[in-house]
Amino acid sequence: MDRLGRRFFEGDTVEVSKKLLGSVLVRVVRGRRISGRIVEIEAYRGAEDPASHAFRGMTRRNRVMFGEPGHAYVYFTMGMHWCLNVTTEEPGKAGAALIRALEPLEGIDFMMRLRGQRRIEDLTSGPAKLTQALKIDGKMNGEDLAESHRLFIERGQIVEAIGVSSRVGISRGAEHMWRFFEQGSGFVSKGKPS
DNA sequence: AGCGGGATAGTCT
DNA sequence: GACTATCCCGCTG
Repeated sequence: MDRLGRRFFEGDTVEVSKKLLGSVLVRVVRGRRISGRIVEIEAYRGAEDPASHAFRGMTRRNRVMFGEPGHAYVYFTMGMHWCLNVTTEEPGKAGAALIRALEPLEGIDFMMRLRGQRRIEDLTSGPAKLTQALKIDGKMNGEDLAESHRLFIERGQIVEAIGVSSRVGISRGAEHMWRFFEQGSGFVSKGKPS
């Protein structure tokens, strides 16, 4: 209930990323809800952000970053992993928020099976871990989170203490403090910021 | 607890 | 032909 609509995503990428902390990412598989609260996220802007996939303009891979806000941008990386972003900004302007970690809420047994892990802290504490746990891959690229019945975001519990750092695993654009996370959460990724 | 390396393939130069 | 918006395992101490 209380799903986030188009308006929520249509704004400055950094602001939308911060607002997204504490929201609940919901995946529905065969009628079952698999969900987690967003506890870590990063902002990737467009032409002015050298760390962004959209930095050098539109390509086949990054085109959904240039489209309507509130869509899933799912990309393949490191030869074996999928990462989930939510598109931001007005149509025509690139931007996306990379969801990096969740606090598991519903469907924990399902996540354990898909991940082959039994510690709750190991299920969704990283961008590629959470896509595996929620059964998200390239087929979900372009999914409209404002309309979809299998992937969407709901309003959640506010994050009181927001931590800020540079983004993980990038070289250019490292001066920007565009990673946001819940301080003290045991579900944040272990990756080191640059 | 922290570091180092290997797996593995799409994307862009 | 180089470069990843990563993860996991094995080693060290």
